[in-house]
Amino acid sequence: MAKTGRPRVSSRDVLEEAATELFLEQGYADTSIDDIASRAGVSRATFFNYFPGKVDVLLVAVDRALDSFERELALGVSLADAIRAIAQHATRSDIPLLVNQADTMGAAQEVESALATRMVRLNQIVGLRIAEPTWRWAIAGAIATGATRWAQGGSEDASLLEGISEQLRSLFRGDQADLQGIVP
Amino acid sequence: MAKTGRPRVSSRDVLEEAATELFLEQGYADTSIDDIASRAGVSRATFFNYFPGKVDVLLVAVDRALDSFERELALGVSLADAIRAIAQHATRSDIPLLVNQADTMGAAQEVESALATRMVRLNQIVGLRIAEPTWRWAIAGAIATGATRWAQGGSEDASLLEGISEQLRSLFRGDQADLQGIVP
DNA sequence: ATGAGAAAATAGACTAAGTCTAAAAAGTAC
DNA sequence: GTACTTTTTAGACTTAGTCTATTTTCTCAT
Repeated sequence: MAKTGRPRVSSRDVLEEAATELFLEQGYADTSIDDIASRAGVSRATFFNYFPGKVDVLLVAVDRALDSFERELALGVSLADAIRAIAQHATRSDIPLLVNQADTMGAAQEVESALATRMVRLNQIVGLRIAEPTWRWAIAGAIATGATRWAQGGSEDASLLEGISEQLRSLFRGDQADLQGIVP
Repeated sequence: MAKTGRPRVSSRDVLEEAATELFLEQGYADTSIDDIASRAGVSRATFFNYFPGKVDVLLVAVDRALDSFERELALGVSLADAIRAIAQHATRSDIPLLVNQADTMGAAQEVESALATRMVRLNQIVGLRIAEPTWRWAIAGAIATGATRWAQGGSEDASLLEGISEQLRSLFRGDQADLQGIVP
């Protein structure tokens, strides 16, 4: 990108890989940023040049998807098309560490909190198209649920797009009949 | 509670009050736990006897409501009745600092993140009654939206219960017509 | 009263996250 | 070689949060 200046000696990928290894070896909590940086052969300060914090290393794929989702919607793409775009772009190999082994790493607490902020962000992004706040949450929930199931499901054949669509369709079926009684 | 042992010299309330004052005076980020403890006339260690962290001071009311909501549902109360219970128990004076002045305090970032984890917890609690994950988010969103509007609204006449009910009803009206096109 | 026990407060050390500033390193353009 | 640009780095600093051990202050039983 930059044609002048000192060339990058490291990259997000190197740091991400080093961090992932260490998280699996020692657990998330027992891995310090110093550990990650030194395994990546880089100084601690450099880590912060690439990631705002430790937990964000685990969420690069999620953040990329959210960024791209927001960009599409800001460009005027319809909600359905924006969902199609991120679903087609998502690779299964992006996700597995986070979803499959977050608890293996003993990262339940921190990662859950970080994921919560992403859920809220997803909700805000959906708000670019859906004005009604309650429907906003419903649709954000459908997307998140579909994506989570897709990521967790070992079956390769189920597509992410289909997973999300299925959740969305369940919002528009007669399921509501069961729920009428909950309005106080 | 304890009939023996050293009596408490402090309380959550004292710490909460001291923290609130300081947050308003200096902003959230510029207030350290040391500051809070010393204004409350108590040691830093004592602060951690009462609160797990700085941000939790702002969320006592929210956490109390969530605890009580979860307790009701665990006891077998219906969703509608549990909502009624927390809505009747909630006092407007519990909330205002957080919702009205969080940005005044420059706490946008941290508080938003903390609120995100509460939203996820609310979703989990709703899951005690609602199996379908997408509907779970929808209902949690309705509750959160209703509560937020109630807390922000200056009008005293609008009840919390009515605010939540209104959001829930909007889930079951014909609004879906506009949304059918979003399923990809 | 007095000593035993229980709960709360505290002192203080410790690890690690995240911020910040200034300087060194390593390239390109000319 | 000099100027300029960008990345990397060193390292100091503040604060959060954890942990252990100690001290305070109460109640109760004898």
